[in-house]
Amino acid sequence: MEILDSLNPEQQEAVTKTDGYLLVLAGAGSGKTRVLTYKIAWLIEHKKVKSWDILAVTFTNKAAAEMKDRIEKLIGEVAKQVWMGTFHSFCARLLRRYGELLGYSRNFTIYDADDSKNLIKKIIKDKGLEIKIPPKGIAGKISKAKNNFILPDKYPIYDFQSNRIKEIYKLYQEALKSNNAMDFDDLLLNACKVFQESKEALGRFSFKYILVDEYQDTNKVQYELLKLLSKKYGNLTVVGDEDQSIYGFRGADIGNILHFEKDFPQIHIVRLEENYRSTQTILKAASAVVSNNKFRIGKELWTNNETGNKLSLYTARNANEEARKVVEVIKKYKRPLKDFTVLYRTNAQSRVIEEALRRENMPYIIVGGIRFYERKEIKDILAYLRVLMNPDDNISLARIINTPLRGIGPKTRRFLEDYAKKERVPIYFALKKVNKIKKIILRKQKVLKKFFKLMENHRCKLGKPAKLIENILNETGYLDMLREEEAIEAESRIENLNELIAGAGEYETLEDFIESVSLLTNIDEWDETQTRVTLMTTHNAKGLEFPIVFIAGLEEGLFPHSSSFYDEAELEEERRLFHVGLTRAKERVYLSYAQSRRGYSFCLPSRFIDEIPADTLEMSEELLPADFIEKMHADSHPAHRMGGTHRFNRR
DNA sequence: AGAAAGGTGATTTTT
DNA sequence: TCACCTTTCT
Repeated sequence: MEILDSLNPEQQEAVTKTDGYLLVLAGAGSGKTRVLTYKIAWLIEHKKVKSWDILAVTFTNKAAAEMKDRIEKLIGEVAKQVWMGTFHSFCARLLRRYGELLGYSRNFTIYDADDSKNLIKKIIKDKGLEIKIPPKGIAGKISKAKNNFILPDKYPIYDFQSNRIKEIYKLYQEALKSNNAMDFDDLLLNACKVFQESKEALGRFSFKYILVDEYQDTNKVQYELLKLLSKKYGNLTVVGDEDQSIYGFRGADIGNILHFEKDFPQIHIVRLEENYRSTQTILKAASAVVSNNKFRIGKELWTNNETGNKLSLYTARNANEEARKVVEVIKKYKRPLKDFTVLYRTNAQSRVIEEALRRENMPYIIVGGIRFYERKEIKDILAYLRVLMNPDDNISLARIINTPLRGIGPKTRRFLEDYAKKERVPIYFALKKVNKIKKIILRKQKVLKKFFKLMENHRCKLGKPAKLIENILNETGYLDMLREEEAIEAESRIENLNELIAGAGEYETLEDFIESVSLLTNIDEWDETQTRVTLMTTHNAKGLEFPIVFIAGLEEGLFPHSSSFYDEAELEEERRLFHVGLTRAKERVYLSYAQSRRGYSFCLPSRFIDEIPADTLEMSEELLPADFIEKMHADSHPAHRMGGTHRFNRR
């Protein structure tokens, strides 16, 4: 069969072993995407499986689209009917259909982190609760609980704080429901609930063959979903690499891959250990680093690629100098800019690098950070759309009721809310009854009525999303508001809105548009045909490859991040993250750290640098004299971001 | 009562 | 750099 010809024996085994439970341990650059695409092609072409009987779950929408594309090239149009997407998009589709079983209507809104935060804030304020943890932190704790299948009633209480969180968690879930909204975690959790409660739903979504990419980053709920979905036919292929598990903070459970053998009967395991991406040197360095981890299955990656150059390490005096050095090296190469990526641990680091690139007129693109759809003006307009689709969505309504300014301040809103609560209607419908709310003066009533009428006009006849956005921008005065602003940023906001309209043009219905916008991932917006230097966090780089990779900010406390110092498991995750960074590179790796950064001086180089074998690493020419470094270490007060891990072991 | 202006503190990673 | 809070102005 020609499909198999271009695959190595292990890859062939992973492709042709179609029945039963299969775990493919695929090291970085070992061609796992290739295996998945070919496997789906093999199923359809050779095993005559109907394409709609196959479900493939990927980590990003982009990965799904690409895979679909590649399968189509292999076997043609039939590939179009394979169910492909992220866990979240799959669950959303299921819940549009079966959410009613849980008391949701099909037009429910998907809340992002910002919406969740606002909702929690509102709950705390309304109830006058006292709690020291900021809303974002509470959202994090609730999310963690959800990812571990802990419902509000089961939330453990061990002190005053946790008791409060439990209370807020409960109220939060109730509020979500009355807003007809789900957060990201609910999508997974509720999908599970649907399957547990409805045989019909489970039957309809039990695929004959299920394939999962990036399995090491699944959480308990996703794991449970897979168990439910694969039960009927028992054909499940998961592909993953425990050394690339980097999403523990959002509930990803590395145990899912470490214990896969125990949990699924008669499991078959295939290891892909040949790396097709990197040089021998890069691979050696990366393997040595990650071998310091205890929580791993362990594998030996090897490659037939050439030895290649050593990794370089550059010591900068500060973040600016580090950024300048990065740009200088890129310039020296005289290669297409798309060959380069600069990786960092935190989004905040991008700024200095951006500035340095801009100074040299070098075009760049940032993946992640403040995302397009998270910008204020975009979220405002989306809030209009969401209220039109789902009038129960009070959080979105709160966003727009006085944007642009209509003179509806906190007081008036309070009255509206009180009425809505008393009459048990959504706030949106309280707008219809403003004349019944005596507390609101006549002049304000008029304004509210006007706003309501405007919304209702659109709600009755929802046209195509692009046109709808245009109308809203004009009729609400949002565009005028921006035009009147003197600030330069108003102009870029208008540009962004035009971009939004252009983006919406690709969708026929408002539902489709909102859904895909809500479930977009960072990397989905990245276009690899672009011609610029790519800047992103190491997290976002997963699954990508570049000829030349820079990893900046390799300081103790930053990478590894100080928050991981006290927890061995978290420290190992940082190490895996670094390993992911290294293995993105095909040809060359440049590492750097700064001795001082945003108010911190005497930063120590990352311990991960020490873990790179000496014969694969060289110091960049501008290294400071050794005695200077020694003195610096002796003088330093490591307490600031060292978390007590005193280390003076530099050569 | 609502808007604008001014000051302050905090910044891990993300579906 | 930005989001959030307080103070001051209309």
